[in-house]
Amino acid sequence: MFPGLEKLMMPWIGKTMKHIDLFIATKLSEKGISLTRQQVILLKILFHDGPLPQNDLAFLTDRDKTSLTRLLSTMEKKNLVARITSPEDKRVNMVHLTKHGEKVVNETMPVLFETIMHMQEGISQEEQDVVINVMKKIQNNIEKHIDSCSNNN
Amino acid sequence: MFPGLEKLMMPWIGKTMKHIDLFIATKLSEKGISLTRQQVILLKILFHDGPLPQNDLAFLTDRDKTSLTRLLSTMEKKNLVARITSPEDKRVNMVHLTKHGEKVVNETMPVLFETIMHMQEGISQEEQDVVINVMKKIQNNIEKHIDSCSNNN
DNA sequence: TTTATTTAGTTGCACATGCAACTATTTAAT
DNA sequence: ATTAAATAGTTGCATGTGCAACTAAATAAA
Repeated sequence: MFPGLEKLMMPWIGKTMKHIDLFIATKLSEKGISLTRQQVILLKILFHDGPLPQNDLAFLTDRDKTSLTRLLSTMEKKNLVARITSPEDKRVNMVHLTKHGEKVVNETMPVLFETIMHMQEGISQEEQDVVINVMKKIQNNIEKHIDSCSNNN
Repeated sequence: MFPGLEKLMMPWIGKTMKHIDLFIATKLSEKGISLTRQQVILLKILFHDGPLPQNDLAFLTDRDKTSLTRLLSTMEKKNLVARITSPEDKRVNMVHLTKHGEKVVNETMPVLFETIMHMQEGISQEEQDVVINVMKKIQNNIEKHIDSCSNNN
């Protein structure tokens, strides 16, 4: 009746992403680090690009501001980051990496890269480039379609 | 200090997957269908392979049994599926597609495939094959590593 | 200057996910 | 036959995600 979804990319991408998230969390946990992939990415951005408003963090991590609010809340509980209201604009929260957060980043990154290397074993640079390229194309197609729809309404 | 995550596949895959989920939910919603990608996959399996135990569904969709329990609960609320205790083994719930569930599958699949085609525009079969292949490799690497670790402990 | 609008962030609601611990049932072991 | 172990599902708890509606603050418009 319906053609198979099995031959399509999407199911594979979805499944793989779930495994990646779990694998990263597990490998970090083995080293006594309790972080998710999402938290690691945020920590890394803060480490490199200093204190940033939540808005910018949401944009940089391609996340709804709502998600970012809650992601930050869990990280604040763990004392990884701190929200400091900007004096210039009291609406803005500048997000800082705490001392503890910095320490955790330094512990985390080597483990993260080791983990990523494990996952990439036997995958050539050409293959990786194709994957990245296809991902970009999919995102472009989605954006294009959303734009054309909103123009018609 | 740390090499960039930007040149890696993972961030792209994660971001894209999020967009795919949202896009599918949105396109279905435009046609008055309120389903997530995860629910669609489950419906399709039930449509093709008839009533199945929750355990089998969890395996087929590569999901923890916990997730499946809750996924089913939301779908049962919408009257898409029904749990029927197996007479042979009272521990087992056979999951059935309801009449309404069948109707929804038939409405959903054309929209889903149209949506998938939109997302795949300009992506060659070779590129898709590479993506699927890389996903499989990543999963294999992860499994391999998990196995080798549990052997060492 | 007072009002209207925009912007940053939070909260309620709904959904998805996994681990650990639990119940109920079935099967294996003694 | 009674006990022990395995199995199917559910629930508590923690995490991540987005939309709509909200508060508070800053800026634009009247």
